[in-house]
Amino acid sequence: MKPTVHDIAKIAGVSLATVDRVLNGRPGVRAVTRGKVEEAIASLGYVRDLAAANLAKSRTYPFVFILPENDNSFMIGLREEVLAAVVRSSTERTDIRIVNVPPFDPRALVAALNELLGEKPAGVAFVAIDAPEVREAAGRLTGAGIPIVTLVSDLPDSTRDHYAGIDNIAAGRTAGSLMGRFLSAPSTAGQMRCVAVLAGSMLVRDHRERLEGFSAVIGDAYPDIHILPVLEGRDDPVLAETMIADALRRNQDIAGIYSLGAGNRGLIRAVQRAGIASRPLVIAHELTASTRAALIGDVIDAVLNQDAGHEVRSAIRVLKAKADGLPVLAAQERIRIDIFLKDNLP
Amino acid sequence: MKPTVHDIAKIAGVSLATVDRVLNGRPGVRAVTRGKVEEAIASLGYVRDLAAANLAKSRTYPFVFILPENDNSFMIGLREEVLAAVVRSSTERTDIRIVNVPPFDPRALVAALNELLGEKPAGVAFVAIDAPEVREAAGRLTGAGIPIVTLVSDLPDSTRDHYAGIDNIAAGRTAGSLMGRFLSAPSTAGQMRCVAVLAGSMLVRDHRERLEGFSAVIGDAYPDIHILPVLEGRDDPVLAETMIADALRRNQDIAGIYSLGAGNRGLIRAVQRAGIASRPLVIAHELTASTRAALIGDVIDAVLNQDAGHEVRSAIRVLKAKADGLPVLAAQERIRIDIFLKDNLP
DNA sequence: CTGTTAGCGCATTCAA
DNA sequence: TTGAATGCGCTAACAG
Repeated sequence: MKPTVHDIAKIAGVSLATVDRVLNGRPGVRAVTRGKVEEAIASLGYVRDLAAANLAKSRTYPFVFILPENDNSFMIGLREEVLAAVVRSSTERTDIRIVNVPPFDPRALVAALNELLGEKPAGVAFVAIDAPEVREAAGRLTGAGIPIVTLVSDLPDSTRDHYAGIDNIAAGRTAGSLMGRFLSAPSTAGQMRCVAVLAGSMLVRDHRERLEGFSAVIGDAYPDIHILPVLEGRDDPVLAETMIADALRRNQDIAGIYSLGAGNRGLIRAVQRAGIASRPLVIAHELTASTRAALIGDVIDAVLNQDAGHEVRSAIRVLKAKADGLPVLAAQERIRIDIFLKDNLP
Repeated sequence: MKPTVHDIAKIAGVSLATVDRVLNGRPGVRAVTRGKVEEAIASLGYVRDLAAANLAKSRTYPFVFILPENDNSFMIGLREEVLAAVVRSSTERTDIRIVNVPPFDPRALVAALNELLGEKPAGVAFVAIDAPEVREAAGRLTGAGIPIVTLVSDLPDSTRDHYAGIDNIAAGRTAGSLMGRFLSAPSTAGQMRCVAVLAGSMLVRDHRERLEGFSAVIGDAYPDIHILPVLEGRDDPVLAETMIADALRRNQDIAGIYSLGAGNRGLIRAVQRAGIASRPLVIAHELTASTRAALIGDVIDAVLNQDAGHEVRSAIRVLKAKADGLPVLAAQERIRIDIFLKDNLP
């Protein structure tokens, strides 16, 4: 039989209430009594039954997810995953609230974060924007004992407890390797090939990091590939379409396109309509309805993906663990860089 | 406030015990009373608190994992993950026991399965062998109301409740696509390239399926690639090494190797020692210490992987859900085909 | 400072 | 066929 608080109380010769006090680090216990209790706890190898404790406290975990009001498929999918978690709330003892903020707006994010300082939720998850004032706001929250995890986009050098997202530099490197190998040198060597890069904005950290990884690999391992100046499509399908269409028109020998942001609907349309003899090799991010269709329809060659469902579930598990001061299963919480070809689509 | 059994009892005008009886489908309740209670349950939208129920029952989930005594790295890793779950048992209310069986031995597996018929665990997970007698044994277990999930290797057309593993046909197709693209046609077209396939045994379903997927893609999309007769290395590093070494010696123009089973240590040694000007392209399965090193050391080009930790945790979650008659979160339980290049190594 | 007591939501004897 | 009472392991008033 697993030892219980009663066993501790018996062995230490104290009451349940006292045991509870030392277990939960509450004041009002003499050092000696505390010692006796702790000794009993150690000797018994006691581990508290979290379920029972939560039942007694009728505890729920009030969590807040701050999401940007972005209308690209990935963000919509992410939001849906959070909503799915809201549905599961009753069985998971969570109480999840979504706070919306305008996208790419550090001040709005900071305001939302500050707001929570008074509310004191059991944890906060948010899509970070890499700015000093956000870092400070995050610091205030953790300073107030509120666990925070960054979602999808990280906030390095901050006090965040955890990052639920992929390693974007590695993602960029992976894209670079795939691009390099798929474009493997024709025997007519010495000839440079051009690759276009479509990003949302170089102000966003994920995009910068992906480009960094991509460029590094291409530069190191595939010197015969030339990366054209980055096109910033602001994650907007319409803008992306015109930019890619323009690029393909101006530069007939574009051999590949790496789309490291959103707005892929536009990219796909542009490639389809370009009417080039051999279409360029396309690698994009995030598996959505349109990238999936493009993969199947041979318009995109590979899609790198982060599993939004995994990210949300992971964020919740981590926030719970942090709220309870429990350790986290690192392997379970690692967000993979999924590589999808048309052959291994889920 | 979430409705509780007390609320139901009050509204239905009966006692807690009666509510409990109808909630758990136990006999000894008149049809009319049962009706009243069910009405109250529905009207309140009651959902039982599993944690509280388990506390009251001091319930644990006795699960059995049947694992083959295989000494390849993957199986060793799988076993370690089960052991890690055993460690977590106390906090997860599980009580996991490992049963060992000799590998590739249907009769031993059947015997182990039959054994459990008397023990009546709350669930069984096992690495299936695709044989009629195993199917029958599985049928007896599910017939006795014991949930079962197959692990790593499936048992199609059986009564198993769930399969915690990858789609091996898709894995083979993915390998085929990567092979085809990485080996993309040199401009000196019309020239056939040869690819060797190293398997463990064609008697094992996973291996057959991987080969099937691989061959299908190569045949359809890369007609200039010729697949050499399959080498069966019995998942044995030593045997694998001599077979690959032989093949490379006999057939100087082997452009690629697909290793769809285990024993990759041998394969790696053979490739390293072959001393060929340009080494063949190598795609292997399962990320282990040796394949990881080979990936980093540019001896292997890509590794397809199934996450053993995920498989084990998923199996446990599913068994719990089935034991409680609860639904499963399909997206969470889907085991991915991970593709690792040296760039996205975890 | 410490102990007693009454629940949290549910399951389960034992009586009636 | 039904109900009252007790307890699972833990927490939290409220007394002392």
